[in-house]
Amino acid sequence: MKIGQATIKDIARELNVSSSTVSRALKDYPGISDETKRKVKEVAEKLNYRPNAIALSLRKSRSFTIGVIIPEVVHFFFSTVISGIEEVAYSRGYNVILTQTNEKLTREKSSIETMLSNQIDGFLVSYSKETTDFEHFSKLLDQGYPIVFFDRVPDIPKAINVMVDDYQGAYDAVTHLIQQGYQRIAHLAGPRNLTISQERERGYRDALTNHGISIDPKMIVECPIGTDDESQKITRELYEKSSVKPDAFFANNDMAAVGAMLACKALGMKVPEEVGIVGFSNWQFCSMIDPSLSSVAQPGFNMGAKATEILLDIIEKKVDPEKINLPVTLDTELLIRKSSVRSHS
Amino acid sequence: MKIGQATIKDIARELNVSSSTVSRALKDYPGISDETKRKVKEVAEKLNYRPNAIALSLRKSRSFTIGVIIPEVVHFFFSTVISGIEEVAYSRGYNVILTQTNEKLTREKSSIETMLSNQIDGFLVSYSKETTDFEHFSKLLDQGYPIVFFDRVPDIPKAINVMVDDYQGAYDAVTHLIQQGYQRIAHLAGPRNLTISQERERGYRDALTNHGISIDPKMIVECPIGTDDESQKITRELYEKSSVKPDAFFANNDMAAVGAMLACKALGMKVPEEVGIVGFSNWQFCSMIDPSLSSVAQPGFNMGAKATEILLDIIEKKVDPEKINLPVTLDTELLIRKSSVRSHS
DNA sequence: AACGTCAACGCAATCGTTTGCAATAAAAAA
DNA sequence: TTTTTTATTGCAAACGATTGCGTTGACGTT
Repeated sequence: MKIGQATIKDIARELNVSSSTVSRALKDYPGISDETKRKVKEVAEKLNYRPNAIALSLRKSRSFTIGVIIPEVVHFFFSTVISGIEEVAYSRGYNVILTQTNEKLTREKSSIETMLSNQIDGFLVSYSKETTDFEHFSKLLDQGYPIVFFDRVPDIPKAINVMVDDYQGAYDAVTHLIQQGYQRIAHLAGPRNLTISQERERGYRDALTNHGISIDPKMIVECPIGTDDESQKITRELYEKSSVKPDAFFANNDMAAVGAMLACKALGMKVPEEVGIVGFSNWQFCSMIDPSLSSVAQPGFNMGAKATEILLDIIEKKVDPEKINLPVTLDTELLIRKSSVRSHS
Repeated sequence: MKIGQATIKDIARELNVSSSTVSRALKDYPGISDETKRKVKEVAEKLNYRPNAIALSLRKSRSFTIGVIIPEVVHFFFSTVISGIEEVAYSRGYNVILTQTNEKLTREKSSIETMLSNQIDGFLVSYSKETTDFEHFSKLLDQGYPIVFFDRVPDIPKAINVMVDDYQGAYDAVTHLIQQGYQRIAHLAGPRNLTISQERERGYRDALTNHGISIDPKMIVECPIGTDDESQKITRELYEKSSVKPDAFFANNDMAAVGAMLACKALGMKVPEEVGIVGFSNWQFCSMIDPSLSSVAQPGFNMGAKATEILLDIIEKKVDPEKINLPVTLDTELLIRKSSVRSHS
């Protein structure tokens, strides 16, 4: 058996025709006799011919591949987004090449470099926590490279951003807590440099204000890392060292929420009777823990799908990037479970 | 600004030399004067030259890209594996192109096709639940394509398999339950066509037998889907319709374990006092649920990393595929949490 | 008989890079 | 001065596919 794939030339040789004829026959071009087409296709089948996508890419300066740059694969939300990306890309005939930055800026940059070398047709990016300067992205945008940002989006010209309505999600969550009768609602905030953290905090603040509750800065604590261990510690300290005694938590993410829940339980407080908790992201485990955790669901799959659709539309020039309504926001959904529902007594 | 990347020809034109000279200068070939090298590199820098990986791939018939085929991205274990794959691939200068099969055989096959078209250097595969015939893989192996299977591995000639020691992991888990004094240990088994399910069941059986406990077929129930809903239903039925009254569960995976736990709680039984539970995979939520779930940890990251290393070694001909000790097994680790530890009364 | 028409196909350039084999010139050896 | 060596560089083919244009021969038309 011959090693290496059969090429158009192999078919041509076998039939004593030129490779141009074979190429055209395979694509059902007019000007090729039906007889020849039949024979070509027959031999192609026999030799198990598969077009060489690399050669095609070179010829067309198009690779039918999009590059995805995300902070971490092992993250429920991001893996959901990837799933959405992969789904749409696959159905439209594109490949997905993936790199994770591990939240490192240098890696973000070098990934972009290799992807550019690989003649990527476009980028799908959620930038790293270290990224505060977006020069490396604006340069690409200026050169006309299609980029769609999702979830973590920059505030730079020409950027196309797809994100969830973090503000509304947070607002809904906090409003729900207020309606359940919780009064002293603390916020476990996320890293301050991320827009999503800022938006969620803004939703928290507005919900309180609009319901006539004043904002206590001591009730807002940052959880930069985002692990449950961290927020456990922070929650404990809040009760032990501070004068504030929250009766509810709205957390920037589910991990932090779980940490708060564990800490409260350890301190002998009952959830949801004494302390209400709402998280953000709706990770899988939300429904599995006890009490089940209320959370703001982010449509990760849809976000990946939507971002990919926009990107491919731009790549294929089906839409004018200038004419897209920006930013594209997707609705969140507040999933109310046990951790935030007081039995009406 | 010129659209499109600068090529070697652009550099050549600028300096009035041939493209061969530029190519050699950039690679520090001998036989090029230092003066020329300097100038070439200078212009390359100025034009922001980036080698065209596609052209290189065509020339060398090597794409420096590996294809990963997995059932689902949104799966803690698999996303961990991907992370390991990506890490090693990146550090060795390879790209990762990713597709998920969504457990569909047709999609598995078509993914292979597109990857072959893209001149992938090698495959990393965990096959779908629908896959029972491995002809499409053996054909590739016969043609000399490098493939490394992980987690879900086939029993076919020439296959290189990387997996966790499922047997030992299951054996350890069940032994632990026995030592905790549980007597009637049920097994929530996985899909029968997967080797991993078979191995885990074998570990379960041997652990019982070796500790003098006879095996009751009614204690072994299959959970083909693997959701917590499914196993909740199955668990309930086990208590209600069957004569067996398990006092412990060893589940094929964590989702099933959680289902069993929820069902038991709903039936008013105390975990771990009355029912002990051990899962498999050590998903993130294990430590977050109440009671925390004991589980057999699979080294997902290591598995991805190891599989990738082997694959790249084969691709780069650093090792002879025939000479690898097979199968490559990675040790599991039993993480004992609250769900399986009886307070010694 | 001379010309035009048209179907069917081949030639050769192209995409960007690498590389074996000349080719050229200058420097060294005879 | 002539020949040989050496240092630099260029030519051109190759990787696989596409495509504008030219070629060929069989027809039909006047």
